[in-house]
Amino acid sequence: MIHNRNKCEKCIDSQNSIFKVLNQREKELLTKHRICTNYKKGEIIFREGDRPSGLICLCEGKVKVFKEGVGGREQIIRMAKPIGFIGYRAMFAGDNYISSALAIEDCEICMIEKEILIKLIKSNSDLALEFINTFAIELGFSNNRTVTLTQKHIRGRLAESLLFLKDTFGYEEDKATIKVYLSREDLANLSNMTTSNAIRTLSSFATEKVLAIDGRRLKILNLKELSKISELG
Amino acid sequence: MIHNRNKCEKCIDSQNSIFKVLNQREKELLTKHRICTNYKKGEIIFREGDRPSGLICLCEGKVKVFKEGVGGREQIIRMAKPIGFIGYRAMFAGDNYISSALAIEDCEICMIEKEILIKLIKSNSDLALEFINTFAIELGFSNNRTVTLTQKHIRGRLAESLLFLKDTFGYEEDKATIKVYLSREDLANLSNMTTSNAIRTLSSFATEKVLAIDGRRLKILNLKELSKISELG
DNA sequence: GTTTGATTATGTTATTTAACACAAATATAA
DNA sequence: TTATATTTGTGTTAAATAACATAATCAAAC
Repeated sequence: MIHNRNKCEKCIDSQNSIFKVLNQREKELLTKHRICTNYKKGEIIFREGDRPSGLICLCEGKVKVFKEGVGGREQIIRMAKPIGFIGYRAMFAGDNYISSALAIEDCEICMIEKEILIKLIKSNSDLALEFINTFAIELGFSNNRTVTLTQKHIRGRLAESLLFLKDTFGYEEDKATIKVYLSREDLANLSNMTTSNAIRTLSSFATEKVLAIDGRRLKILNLKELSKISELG
Repeated sequence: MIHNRNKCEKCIDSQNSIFKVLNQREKELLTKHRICTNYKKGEIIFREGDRPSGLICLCEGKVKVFKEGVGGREQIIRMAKPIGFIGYRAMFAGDNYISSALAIEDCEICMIEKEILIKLIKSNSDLALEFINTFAIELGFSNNRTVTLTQKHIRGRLAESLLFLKDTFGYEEDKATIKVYLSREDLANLSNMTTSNAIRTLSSFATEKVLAIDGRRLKILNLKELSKISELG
């Protein structure tokens, strides 16, 4: 964790940013009250139980957000990419974090003071509605996940996770390789299965020519079939 | 579904209502733009895929919110009691419903026009923050549920559901009987298990003197033990 | 460059839970 | 009431998946 003097621009200024609804003066206020930090791959950004000290915006890198369940078993709740928020639920609920966040690539984050954020939400109703919309979408995602992870069988769960990763992070230039490189263990923790079963199921997808596997590079060879496996459960 | 002329009072005026932050003029606007409806036990309030036409406030009765999963298998996502909202996620996300709602008791609901609600949120930032807070809490609940339902074993899942029902609906006057009467099938669908297994596990809780069962009346005899079963998974 | 630890891979066994079958009890309707 | 459907209860079997064991491969540290 290293504080950074070259502050990121896009968190606040990008067209994809939720803050696009702010005027110049409001954006400047935001810019003044943030701290930018760098995290190395593998570093923890926050831990379950920690107290949120502000809104965390991910400017660069990729993050996994996970919960420790029964017997320390990890369940990945969410994957974050730039530009996006992490840990915002706890901040808005006034809770401590109920999940942990870990940089799966080198990351750059901005932390925005809670008081300033609340002040801006109070003064700009469009920003409030943007946050409401963000929550509504993530809650829908979470509800879907609950049903998927509990009802689909292993193949369906893994297939769905792969499609989710593809939708979230997109493809490499070859338009087939998923643009994120997770360990088999992370894939398992995303899909609610043991590492062994993730490995086995990946192999069978490769045998069936649905995927091509090269270490952690996963290339989708047959998207239609992968979707079918995901849908059938 | 019967429209009701005696409009409910508490949805808007109660101290538990999210609308407590509104002033009198704002409350009147809300009161003018709502439709109150009665539903009989067993009636569907909305279905997965329907288009939300406003914010639904539950004034009276109890509702289960559920999703149809693989092979039509039902997963109960949420239980609602007065005063509370149902289907608000879809409305705020601008989506169609991704879950269905069914009255498990006779119910009275108010429907508030979306345009009026958005107008109020825009003009009253406290209301906006209240909705943000509501979402943040429900998202936390949903994330917890995902981990619970995937990782805990049958006994742990059922024990947790019973504790959840007790926390949500409270006790009868005997301070032990859970104040909601669900079928074994609903208990199963809440806890991600088959009906047979819900029945069997309930019986074993009764044998262990953790519960006393009288039809659908479930009396908690040993709360500490039930919590332990829930925690151990 | 070697050692050490982590990750990936694969086979076997044990456990959990669903699926199925059917009976009894209860609620609902004719 | 009697008939019919629904819910509850219980036993048996089958399927899915975790747990465990062990080896091979790969990456990182010394």
